[in-house]
Amino acid sequence: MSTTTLWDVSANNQPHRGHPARSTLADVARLAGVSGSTASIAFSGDGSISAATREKVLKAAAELNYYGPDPRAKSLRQGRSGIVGVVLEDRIIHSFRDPMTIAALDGISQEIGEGGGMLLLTATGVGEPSIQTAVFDAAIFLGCSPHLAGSITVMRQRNVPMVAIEGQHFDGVVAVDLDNRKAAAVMAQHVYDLGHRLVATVTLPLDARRELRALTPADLETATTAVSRDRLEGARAVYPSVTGFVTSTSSSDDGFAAALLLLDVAPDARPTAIIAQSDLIAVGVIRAAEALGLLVPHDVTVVGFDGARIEGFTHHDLTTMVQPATEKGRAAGRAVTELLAGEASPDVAFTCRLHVGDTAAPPTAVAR
Amino acid sequence: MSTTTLWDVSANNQPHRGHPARSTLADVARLAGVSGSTASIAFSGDGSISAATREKVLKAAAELNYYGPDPRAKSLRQGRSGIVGVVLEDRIIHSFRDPMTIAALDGISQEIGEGGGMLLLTATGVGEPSIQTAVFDAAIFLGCSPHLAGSITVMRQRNVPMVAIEGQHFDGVVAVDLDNRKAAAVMAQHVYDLGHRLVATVTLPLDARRELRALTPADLETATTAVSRDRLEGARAVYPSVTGFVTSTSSSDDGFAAALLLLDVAPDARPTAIIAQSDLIAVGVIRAAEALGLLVPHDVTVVGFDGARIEGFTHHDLTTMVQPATEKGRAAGRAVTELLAGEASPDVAFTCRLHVGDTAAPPTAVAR
DNA sequence: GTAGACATTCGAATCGATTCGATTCGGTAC
DNA sequence: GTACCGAATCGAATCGATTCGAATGTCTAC
Repeated sequence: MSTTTLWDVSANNQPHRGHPARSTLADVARLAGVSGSTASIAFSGDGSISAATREKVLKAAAELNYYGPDPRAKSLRQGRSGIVGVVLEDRIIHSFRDPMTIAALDGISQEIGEGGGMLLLTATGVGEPSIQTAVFDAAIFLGCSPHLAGSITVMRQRNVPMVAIEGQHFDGVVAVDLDNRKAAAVMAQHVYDLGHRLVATVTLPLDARRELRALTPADLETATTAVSRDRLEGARAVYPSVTGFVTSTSSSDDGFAAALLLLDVAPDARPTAIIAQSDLIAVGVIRAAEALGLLVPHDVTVVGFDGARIEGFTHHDLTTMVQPATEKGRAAGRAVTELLAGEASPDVAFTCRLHVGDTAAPPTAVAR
Repeated sequence: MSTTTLWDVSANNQPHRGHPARSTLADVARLAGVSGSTASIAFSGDGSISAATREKVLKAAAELNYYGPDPRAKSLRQGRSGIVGVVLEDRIIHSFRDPMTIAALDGISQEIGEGGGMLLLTATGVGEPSIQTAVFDAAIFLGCSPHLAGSITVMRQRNVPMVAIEGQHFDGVVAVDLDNRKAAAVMAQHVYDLGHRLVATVTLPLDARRELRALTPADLETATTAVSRDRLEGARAVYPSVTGFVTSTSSSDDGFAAALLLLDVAPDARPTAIIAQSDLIAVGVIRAAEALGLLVPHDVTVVGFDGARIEGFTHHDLTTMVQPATEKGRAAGRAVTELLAGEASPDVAFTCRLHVGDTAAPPTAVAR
């Protein structure tokens, strides 16, 4: 029935495979001549115990090569494993390549790790069933789509606290939000105010399809990825009919490819500004522009989103919306901590800040 | 006693906090009118059961909002949690910034994730105790130092299979190695063969200290990070007295800073080649050279290590030793899978390949 | 001398499932 | 009609600890 042969339990059934039989707390207690409860206290430290007894227990433990309670049993009894699940939308490698995800993960690990918690990474999609079999105390969804509805039901039933960073809002899931829509509108307005009228956009993936393709009007309807949809809506608030491309992932390669298609056209059809939905994409766009012999911002204005510090991109100061990415992660981590402590935790909303760099300028009057 | 108040269990003791009491498999069995064992089979699927009975159980489960067995209890009984611990040397954020670590993680997750396993990230250091309380079936050490000896003892006693990628060799820990020493020597020889006699190196961190500093002869003795030590030894095999700088982390910023110190000197004291221990560092070195008005490779040869594809570094083709980073991760993942299946798994050794790019050339005869 | 307070220690129940050996039962073969 | 077989189901033990209430022992106070 189960397709996951890798974790087949049968291999585990052999009583002992050459190794000396593992000793348990009960063995230790027996050797030390105390009850199991006392031995437990000797290790956990909560409950009163005389120094002599503890000594005796620890000595017995050393003798039996017993190094402390089995985490599995402990977690069953206590209902706590110290593990926080982080659910990523993408395949793990994609997430790792996105500086914003990394920053959020870092923020999470700062808060969680400090308290001795650990991070369990999971991705939705192929391995989705695993999320239901996972031993974790709380879950953080990182930019996840509605796919999750089922899993969320399960976790809710298990009383597993949940936090969603920039995802769809679900009942009983603490939201850590970013004002993507508004920020994208602010940025678009900035470009508009500079005088640009013919602009294009390069968006992040809008749904599960992972391929670079032209943005179609239908995309807004069918979009499942909240972040990209919101940013696109923000841009459309200023440029209602903006078109462009949808990337397969937030990368400068995709930005490069998209920009080649957008910019390698007759000068009077060429957009005077490109609004990229991420800094990584923006960098690719700039690189493509320069490869085509265009100057940024003289010939084309390029703006990004995120405020990522991009390794190796130093000759420009990108105009972008700076978001508090690490802070988002920390907020999620704190929320989890609070929820696990039995406290309520309010939703949090973060805002972006416009950073005016040197990649946006008024359009140059060409033959138009 | 325990300092980890965050995961305090007390908050969990409240019987039910507004939520309806969680139902268990026993409740389901009772409602369905079957025994617990039968109900278990209805979910797990191994064991024979009539379709009618299964149906009855699933219906009862639905009625009680029971969504499947509690992973904690399951893992206790089966002795398997489906979790593979990945132990990182550094703070998590540092690891995330290193493309080689990311690649290895990706490789691991490819192999592990495919079988339904999950990745639990931990770092040594502050949270070290946690490694002993962690619920995992196997552990992968990613470039870890001898700090771990204690933890390894514990895991060994628990029969937790272990794999170390490029770490110190421990008994009973499968090694996935890279020929760092030899590859570094090959690279140094390449530089030597080009005619360079005055060279400097910029190394990765050699021990727990995380600061940019001058490389001293004592460093080789006290080095605890195997990778950096091996690469340094490789370079010394060709240039026995090579000096230079030790970075705080693999980053182009540190490479930049180190290179400024190395290159901003009188031309006849300036090294004609710089051997960087990572591509990230090499990129920083090249950037610094160019900032000083030096041409690469005309004025200074720069070589790296790793074969990382660096975002935004396109105007040069770095001469470097290419390592199969993702493949290392996959090998580790496979090893874990085999070990968990009860099979033996041999050590694996990977080799690097010299990639000759355009950043290394014979030295130009200056006034020397 | 005895009651009460306090610190230790113990026994047994519990966490929530899985699993193994035994049992039941309908059906087939002779 | 009896013997036997396989499929379905059940009961009870088990995984390895934690925890709570009860029992024991010690010391102080009056």
